[in-house]
Amino acid sequence: MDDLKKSEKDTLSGKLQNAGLRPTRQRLLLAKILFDGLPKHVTAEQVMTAVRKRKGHVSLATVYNTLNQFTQAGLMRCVSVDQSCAYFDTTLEPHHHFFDEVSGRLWDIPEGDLKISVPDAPHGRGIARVDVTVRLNKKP
Amino acid sequence: MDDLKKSEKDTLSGKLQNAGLRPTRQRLLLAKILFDGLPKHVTAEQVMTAVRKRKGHVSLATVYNTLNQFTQAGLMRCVSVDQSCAYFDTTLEPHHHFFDEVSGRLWDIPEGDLKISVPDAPHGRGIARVDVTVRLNKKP
DNA sequence: GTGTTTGCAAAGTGTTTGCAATTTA
DNA sequence: TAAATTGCAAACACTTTGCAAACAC
Repeated sequence: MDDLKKSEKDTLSGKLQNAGLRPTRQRLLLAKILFDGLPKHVTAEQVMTAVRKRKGHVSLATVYNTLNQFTQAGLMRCVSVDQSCAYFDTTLEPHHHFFDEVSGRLWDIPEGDLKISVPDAPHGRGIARVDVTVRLNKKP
Repeated sequence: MDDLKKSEKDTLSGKLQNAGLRPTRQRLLLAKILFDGLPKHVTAEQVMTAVRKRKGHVSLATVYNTLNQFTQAGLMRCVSVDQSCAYFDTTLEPHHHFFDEVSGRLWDIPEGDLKISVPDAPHGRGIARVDVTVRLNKKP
């Protein structure tokens, strides 16, 4: 828990300040776009588009910097899906991975060490595959 | 220009031919490096390093092309871990994703629709988080 | 005021591509 | 010989950075 006043917690300004970020015009606009209560998955370019739609202006570099700052501050997180695949894996059988955030190393989780049951694919779609990555950091 | 043992060459040759790929010098060398029976997770640059270590030569562009061809041919697969995170996600609570390979869209899997149990972190490491991506394609 | 943040353009990264030369079947 | 493959360098998309001007406190 924290000992901040309600108003501080409830405004975007307060949210930024809580995170140690000055509530600048740009950050407030981005926060308004991002934290409207609905879950979002956005790319930097999509954020730019949203900014333009509101007739605002934030430079692309600032969008990138701000998204990274928000992420670092724990206000959001990031998901890597594909783009150009960073790691090529010689094992074909379905299997999952440990990823060591410290060393950048990736290795297999032994078969049977992980159990998962996934929902059905939406209508008209099939499951291509299921990727599980257990991300490791230094022991807390 | 033959630095591969005959038996290896024949096996790898066949593997490439089965996949509809001509067994060229470059592909054979890369196949030898990649398919030695041990599971591997490599980046293009690591493959380049392995090539140099064997005093071979394959251009970087060919390494990329070949890795993509091998992947496309089903000889290997690729795993995306991070790099610069492509999607920023405003939801902080642990949750997982559907990723539609057709549209490139990403959305949340409703809480409770997915069950997973993961192994303990290796000694000295903690679990930072678990990422599950259910990748969708066109219905088969 | 003082330290922080922004915007711009330039630099950087990792990957793909166009095309002539080479190699394979 | 015809078609596939390679290497190079240039193009590429996306992201980060350096620094002067603008801003928040």
